[in-house]
Amino acid sequence: MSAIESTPRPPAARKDRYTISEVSALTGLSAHTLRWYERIGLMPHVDRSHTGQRRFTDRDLDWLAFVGKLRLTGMPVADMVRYAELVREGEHTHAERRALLEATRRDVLSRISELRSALAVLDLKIDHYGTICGGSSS
Amino acid sequence: MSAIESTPRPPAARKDRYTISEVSALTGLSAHTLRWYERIGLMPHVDRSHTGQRRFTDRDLDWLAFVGKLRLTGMPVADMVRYAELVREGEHTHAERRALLEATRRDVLSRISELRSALAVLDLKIDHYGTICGGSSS
DNA sequence: TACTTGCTTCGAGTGCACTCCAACCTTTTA
DNA sequence: TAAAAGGTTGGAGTGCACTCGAAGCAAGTA
Repeated sequence: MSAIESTPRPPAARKDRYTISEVSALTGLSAHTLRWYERIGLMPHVDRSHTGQRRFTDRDLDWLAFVGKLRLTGMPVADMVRYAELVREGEHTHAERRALLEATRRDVLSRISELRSALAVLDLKIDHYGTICGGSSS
Repeated sequence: MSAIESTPRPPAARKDRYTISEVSALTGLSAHTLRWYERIGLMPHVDRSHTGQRRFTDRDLDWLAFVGKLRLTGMPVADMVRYAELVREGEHTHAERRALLEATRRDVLSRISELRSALAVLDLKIDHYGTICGGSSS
């Protein structure tokens, strides 16, 4: 249930073999969602124990933290999957990865300015309720 | 009348009797969506012509512009409907309306800071691709 | 008159991002 | 040994915000 981690776990806490419920607790994502991420190709291949259970690594956790950031940007899951594919394909995809990230960056910037303009309207309205306290239009 | 709209139509263009397709063109919302807004109670009662067709007023357009701003904030439609109900119920709901708007304001502020923190990670990553151009982890 | 455009209604369909279910297996605790 | 806790799978279900389709009526144009 904790928020998606942005700061790296301290080295002492790194143990490199996490069950799905541990990862769920660390990331705030449900076990269902973690399995779903793997199914749709948003996770690199996850290790398994001798009984077939998932064993996530610190690397997986880092990836998940980054994916969490992408998710916060509002990037569609399909685009995140595309990015993950590019990572799997190797170094020759750097240019495309960078382009994807830059497009996302532009989206974030424009979303921020949308929010700011909405905020200005909200403030005006709140101010109106605070001072005039009359009028029925909206 | 409320002055809240993002792009005020010039006074000369105000004619106070708009068909649904005119409103659709002016707001960018589809006719389907406009009817849906009315059905779910997100619009105040809309006038009808003698043949039963909707005739929107400038007031309606102002309301729609405001709703558009609320939508940009990411406010759920159910909350917007609640706000619309409060407006219909009259002046004694000012305090609750204000509270709703203030809660939305807080959400917007925290969304903006989420976006900013995601942006910082994005910038770091883009920088990484720009300078190091190596490494396979993410 | 025939056609086109635009309106009405209700209800069903879409796309996204999960979210949950059912049936089953393995490991740990009492 | 029995029960509880936690894991596996594929596929179905959910909630949101639209989005569209079908059938039908009314006004305007060739």
